[in-house]
Amino acid sequence: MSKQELPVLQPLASDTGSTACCTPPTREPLGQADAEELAPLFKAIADPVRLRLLSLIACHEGGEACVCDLTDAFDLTGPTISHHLKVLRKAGLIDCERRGTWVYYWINPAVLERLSAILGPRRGTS
Amino acid sequence: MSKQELPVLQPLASDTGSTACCTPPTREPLGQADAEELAPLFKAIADPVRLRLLSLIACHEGGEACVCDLTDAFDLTGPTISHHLKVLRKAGLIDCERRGTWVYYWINPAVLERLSAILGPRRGTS
DNA sequence: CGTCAAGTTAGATGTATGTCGAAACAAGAG
DNA sequence: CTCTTGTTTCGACATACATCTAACTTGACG
Repeated sequence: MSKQELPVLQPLASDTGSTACCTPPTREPLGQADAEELAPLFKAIADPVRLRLLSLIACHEGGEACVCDLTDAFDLTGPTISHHLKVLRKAGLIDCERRGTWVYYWINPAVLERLSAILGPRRGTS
Repeated sequence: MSKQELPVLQPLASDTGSTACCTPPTREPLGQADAEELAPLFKAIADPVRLRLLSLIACHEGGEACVCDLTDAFDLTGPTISHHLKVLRKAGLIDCERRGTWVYYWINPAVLERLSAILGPRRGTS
């Protein structure tokens, strides 16, 4: 795992006074290992269909939605929707459970919050 | 442009009581236009090299770094780094300016904060 | 001017990814 | 058991992307 969960993509507010090349870093930047672990997560949400899928699930009552809800919202075939859901699931962004006839999906808020924290300044650390 | 800047990917805390298919949404989910506008932004950061580039720039003193700093941090050729920087620049995530011999890059915090806000709960709206 | 160094752009290539239809596969309902 | 609903798998295809080499642009310095 990564040893830091800081907004390493947000600059620290500091004066702009450097005029020379190769100024030193003020914080430890994202390591290669961390970057290669994070990139697939962002890649999972870097798709219009998957963004909408996440949003549709999150905006549903109870925070979960069944696949029929999701499929109807797109002009895509069932298998394609299923593929995108699988991508999101493999990334850990969503989970699912079969309940009777239908399969329900819900958001994993922790993962999304982690990505959010890395991108921007967090006003609280849970 | 998008008319909402809410954490539409985070579920509202609510009871899980739905047992029927096709429950209604509790909020307006991300529209297709918004999703197609956001996806390229996430795609821009969905790469290990670009994530590290952003981090390297953000962590540098003064919030800016010159290309030589960045190139040295990778086992990639100059043109490849330049290509990734261009992707980030086209997405509006960074800006650059030539200052004498070197070109300096800095983060555009607003765009990153916007993405952060969409992914997770924001503790402040400014 | 002429030359050197720093970056960018252009072109080419191999790989990865999104999309899809058809078919196979669960899981309940009657 | 049989039918219905819905999901997953499997190839196949087109597109997009990361990366390289080579050539070009721009500014600094004699």
